Amino acid sequence: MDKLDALSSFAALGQETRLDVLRLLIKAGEQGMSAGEIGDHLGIKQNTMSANLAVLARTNLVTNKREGRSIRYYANFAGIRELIGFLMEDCCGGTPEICNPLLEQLKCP
Amino acid sequence: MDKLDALSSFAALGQETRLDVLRLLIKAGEQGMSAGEIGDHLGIKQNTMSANLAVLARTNLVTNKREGRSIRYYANFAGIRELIGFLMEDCCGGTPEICNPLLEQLKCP
DNA sequence: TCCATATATCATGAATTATTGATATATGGA
DNA sequence: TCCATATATCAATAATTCATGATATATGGA
Repeated sequence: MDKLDALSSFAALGQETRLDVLRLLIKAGEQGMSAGEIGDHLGIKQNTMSANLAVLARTNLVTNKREGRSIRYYANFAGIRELIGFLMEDCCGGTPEICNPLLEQLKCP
Repeated sequence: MDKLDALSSFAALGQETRLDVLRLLIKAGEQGMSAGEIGDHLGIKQNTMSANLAVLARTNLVTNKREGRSIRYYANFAGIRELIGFLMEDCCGGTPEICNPLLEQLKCP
């Protein structure tokens, strides 16, 4: 995870459809969703969806895998962690007493 | 933190100068940095810096405070936490067994 | 009040990004 | 091989974003 990776990840998430897609994939968990299912769910035209999935797929936030005629997309939890870690990197170096409680509060109940 | 807040935060971080600024402010911690110091440190022209700081200041990721002739900027750790939380929200609902270890790994050593 | 410093705003042009209709490619099945 | 389905690519336009020179505003001090 270098700065360029982080930049393209953040830029990818700065667009509504793509943010929706990642959240959908996070919710879908390890079973993922096909490109078509994602597009249907969000009501996005086929070629627009394809272009936006391509942007996400160039980041480390999602992975995909062809399955017959479909392509299945998955949230890449390790990649998401790396992105958050990149953002917090300098925090640990400087003020871990602020950062660790911050992560503690994020935990699922 | 609604979706529009998250979108503008991610979009703000999808640009090199602004990502650099936030990381710098995270490193600077609670003492923050003035607009001029930030610009000097990153080698960015005054008006460009001002415009980019304005974009960041419209998000919940930084705060600022006038101090005499300068304006001092600070990382808003609570806002950063909310942004990460927004992204992970559906994860807790769906697959906390993936998400909690993810947050654990992020902790500062 | 006048000046210097710190930051913001305006107007413009360049660059990038987003959407879309049309079409192409890839896969599986008959 | 032919057809249907799933996704990708192309070309064009519209919309947005970016950086910048010039200028304006705000603050503090003499």
